Amino acid sequence: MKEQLRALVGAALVRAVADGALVSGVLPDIVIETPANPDHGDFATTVALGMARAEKKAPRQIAEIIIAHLPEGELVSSVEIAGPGFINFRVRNEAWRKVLPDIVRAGASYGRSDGGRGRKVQVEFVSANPTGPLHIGHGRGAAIGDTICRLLSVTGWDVTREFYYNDAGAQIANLALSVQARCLGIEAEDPRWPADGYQGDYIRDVGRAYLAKETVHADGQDVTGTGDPDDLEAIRRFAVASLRREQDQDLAAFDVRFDVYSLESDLYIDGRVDAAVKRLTEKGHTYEKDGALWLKTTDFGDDKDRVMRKADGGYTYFVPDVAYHLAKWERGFTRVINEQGADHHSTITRVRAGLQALDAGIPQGWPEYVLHQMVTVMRGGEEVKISKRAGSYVTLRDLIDEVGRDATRYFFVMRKPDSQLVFDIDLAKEQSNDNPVYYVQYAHARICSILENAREKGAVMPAPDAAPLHRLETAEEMALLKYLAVFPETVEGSAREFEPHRITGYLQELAGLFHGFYNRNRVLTEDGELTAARLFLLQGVAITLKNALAMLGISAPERM
RNA sequence: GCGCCUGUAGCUCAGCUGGAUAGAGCAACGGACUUCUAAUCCGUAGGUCGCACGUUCGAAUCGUGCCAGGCGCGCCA
Repeated sequence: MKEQLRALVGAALVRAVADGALVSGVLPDIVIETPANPDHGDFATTVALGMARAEKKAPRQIAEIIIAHLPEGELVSSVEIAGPGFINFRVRNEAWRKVLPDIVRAGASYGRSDGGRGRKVQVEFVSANPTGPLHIGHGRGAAIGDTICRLLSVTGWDVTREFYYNDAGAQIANLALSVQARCLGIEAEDPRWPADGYQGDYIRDVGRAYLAKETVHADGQDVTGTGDPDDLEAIRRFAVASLRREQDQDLAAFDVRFDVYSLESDLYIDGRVDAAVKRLTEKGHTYEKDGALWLKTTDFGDDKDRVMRKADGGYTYFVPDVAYHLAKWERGFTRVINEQGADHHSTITRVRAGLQALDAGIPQGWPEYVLHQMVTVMRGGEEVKISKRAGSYVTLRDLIDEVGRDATRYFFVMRKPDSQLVFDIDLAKEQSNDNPVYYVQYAHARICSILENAREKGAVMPAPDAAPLHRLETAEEMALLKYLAVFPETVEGSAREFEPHRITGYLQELAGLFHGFYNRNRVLTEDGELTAARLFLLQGVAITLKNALAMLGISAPERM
């Protein structure tokens, strides 16, 4: 709709220049916007305001010229000049009604578009270390990352979902020591307890299972505990497998799936880490100091250089990260998006600096990042404190079990990633109109219920070509039609900016318009034609609600 | 001290990348169920958009400087 108007205004400008009414020869970008105030029409443009200077004319005068040169058409019903020089358009109701058959014909694919044109994109998200269960922060990352994948997919991208396991660093050694300590019956208060050991109950559980020689299945492999508390390597393998299985189950319960799991340990085994270091050194971006090998990240915008290889010979964490991202690039992903917690934002500069220093033809802004801010959990009006080391924190699993998958996902994506999120457990659990998830799902269920009643009464859903669209004319009906029409561009914007919350906002607005319609317009009436028209409209609303919910990985119940 | 994020109604947050009188939900107050699901709807009230300059026809939005909060600033990951 906006595109059609843009073309119309563009044609008017060209014609005005052709007959000499406009002289500057400067053709501005034509921005068509939707006024906040419906009294200002369906669409508005400010081109006349922008051209005032170059044309040396009053904006309102330019607006007159543009209007005088607008081509005739069936789209626009009225045009007027307002305020300092806005041009306001009103679109014919017939034009709005035409979106409805399109929606019904498109069905599950309404809202899809093809901006991605089948190009490959890889999205890495969650990437939790296998040292504990997934917590609420990972949950936000999982919900945002998964939704971004879905949004990219419906806008035409070929998406690969990837999870990276840091299974090779000091944290894993720490995990193994912690489990070993539990196996040996050492308590956290004991002086023999490992420094910075993980104290959560889950460590105790893993130790118990290891001693009981249980078998865990993770990543397509079985790992069996040997029961030997002195075999640290066996404990490590068992512990990592246990926690990976745990995380896999949590993610499955959240309906989040990955195409590829990458292991940090594999990067060492494959020699990719050494190769990356060698290449960085050959390119002359490193130097030795204080017994360590440094990367000159300051050449690439960092505020200080960073150690790559420690004096003890081990690599710092960002080195395998660089090797990993080089591998992503070599796998052919010219577009990569990393979804992470904002507490790790300092890695961005380092990883990008390392990639630039490799001189591998990787663009400067690659990879892209989506960072989400912290989550605070409220229960009973009080903040639930999180302490990972002490093991007292709300896990993703607890949350899903308590408030349900749909509500959990909805709440996690309801705010833009840049904003800190307050997760109110009591509110998320509430089955009332306070809870936005139920509000939206209820709208869908309500429509399904009406359609069901219609079938029982023998009312017939018209075919898209035969719907009596002209019977849709009340204010509520027109508002719904106009808002349905805007869904595809909402999806595109949401995908482009990595802002899933635009979809929840759209859903709430659409559900609100529907509920408002419902309370003032009866669908099943004695007037067969009117009934058919309204049934057809509701079908379009239900399709759009369901598609939008699907983009968030949330169900659209037919009964509540 | 430096970097990133945030600051909009009592609370939680939108604000479509510079437009018209700044919006929604909740909370408060007042209404609507013999009608397709009241898990709903309608109305009222609520604001120096953190503060100050600047950019211009026009700023919640862009720039600079302050103020406040969060997160980072390891030879931890």
